[in-house]
Amino acid sequence: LAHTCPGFPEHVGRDRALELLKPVLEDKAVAKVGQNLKFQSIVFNNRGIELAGLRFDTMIASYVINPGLKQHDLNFLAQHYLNLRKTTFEEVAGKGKGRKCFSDVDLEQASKYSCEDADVALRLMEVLGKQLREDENEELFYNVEMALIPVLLDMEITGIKIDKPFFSEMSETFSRELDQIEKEIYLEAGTEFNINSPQQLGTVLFDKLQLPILKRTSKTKAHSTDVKVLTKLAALPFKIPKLLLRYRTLSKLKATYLDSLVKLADPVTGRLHTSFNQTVAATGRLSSSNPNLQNIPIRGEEGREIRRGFVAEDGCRLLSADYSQVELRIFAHYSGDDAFIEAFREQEDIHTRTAAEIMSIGREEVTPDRRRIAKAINFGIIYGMGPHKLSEELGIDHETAKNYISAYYERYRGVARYRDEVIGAAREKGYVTTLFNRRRYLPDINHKNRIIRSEAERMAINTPIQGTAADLIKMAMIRIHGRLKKEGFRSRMLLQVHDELVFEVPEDEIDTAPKLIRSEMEGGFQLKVPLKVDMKIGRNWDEAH
DNA sequence: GCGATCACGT
DNA sequence: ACGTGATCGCG
Repeated sequence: LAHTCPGFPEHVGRDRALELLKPVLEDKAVAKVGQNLKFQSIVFNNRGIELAGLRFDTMIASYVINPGLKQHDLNFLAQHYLNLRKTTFEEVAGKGKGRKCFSDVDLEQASKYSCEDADVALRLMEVLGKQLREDENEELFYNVEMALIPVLLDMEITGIKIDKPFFSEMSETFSRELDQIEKEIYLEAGTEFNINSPQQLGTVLFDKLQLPILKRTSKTKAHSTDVKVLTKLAALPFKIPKLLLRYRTLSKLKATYLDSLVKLADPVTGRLHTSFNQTVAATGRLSSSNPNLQNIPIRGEEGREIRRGFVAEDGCRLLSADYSQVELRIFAHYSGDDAFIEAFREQEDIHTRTAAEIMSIGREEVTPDRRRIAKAINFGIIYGMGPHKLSEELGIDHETAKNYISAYYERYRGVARYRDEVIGAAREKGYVTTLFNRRRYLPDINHKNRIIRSEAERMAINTPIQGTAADLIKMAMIRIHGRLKKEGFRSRMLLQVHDELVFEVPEDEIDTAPKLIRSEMEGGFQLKVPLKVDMKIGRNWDEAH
């Protein structure tokens, strides 16, 4: 339809065609079936059309059926489910430098390609739809994943505002300090080299300066120079490890956040528009890219400073609402463990309680350091961590870590039961599920290699927990989005960061919107333990968090 | 273009 | 446990 170059036959033309199609595209009674409908919606949105009646997205159906697959593109799905080899985009448009714009592709080829796309998607619906029914995943597919598409679309289109001058100035400040550190590093090293190259850095540290090699990298067995190694080396009488740590922090923040976010922000509105991907994470979580707004720094002075650059529009505030310890609460629910459940019902500090339980001490004897250990163990257990990893994590010896873990399973009997049950079920069925029946296959659960098998077991323990948390927040997002719209709020959902939602709230809705948000987040589903949401409002994301 | 390393988040 | 991205250095 956009083919305009000379030589193409006369046709109705894009604008006229869209004008004719608009009523159908915007009619929610006309069901739309296709591949990656959020993307299609964005394309139409750019032409002032609001695609409605999203019924069946083949990409998302494939993801619900098997979220562990690496690919959900149409060519793969055609091959996998229909045993059909579809024309690839490359075949019609070429690749690399010679790649044509689709509107320059030969008209005959272009229309055939487009029709094939539509036809394959429709045929896939039959097969995928049947599978969804068989797996009892229709509820999850239609009422969660499909319903989430317009929510994510709105979030992406809205975007979040950043303070560009703030980031640019901060970047300048970082540059000056980096130059300074760079000089000092060269002085200490007695040579100039590329500090950003782990390989060159390794040569300087371990060959030239003869620092001890504490770790080798997993693939190539090169000398590791990561934070942990550098931190240990910082205890030695050399200045260079500390300088490198500082250099790493600053250059990471500058390159990954300050500079790239400024480049990606809309030149007119100053807003950043991420893509929320619904078919990437094997557990059911969302992911975010271009830019990834789910890994904005929060720890460290400079890291937090970056959050101050995420701001609310004039006359608005940012509101952050995050689930307090959702994963541990879901874990408590699954375990059915009385002590665990009681801790949450009584609103106790869960890490303090855990410390008291596994160290057999009174709660008043729990020091900050003991609490820190218990916290790491709580996290370790939901990741299915073994004593090896845990001892490494905490810097304690293997034996002590082992004792803590057995004490944990001893004290929280329900947790041990959950672990055995979920691994047993995975071995038998080949997959695990979340509370809402989201499935993840674990083909290696019966593998003969112990290391590979253990990894699958950790996934079996973690996926129902992480995945249920993902299900819960997705359902809350759908309800909140629906209510904000229906009840005429101007507050808008901007971001989801796994257990946190960020909103932009007009000043006159500060008294009303948070109540709605809290009630939908906390009250959507009753677990054996209450769900708790912490909320804060501020002019920027740091203040709101 | 791609694997490896490193570092940021939940 | 689950992600994304910058950079390097090889092919």
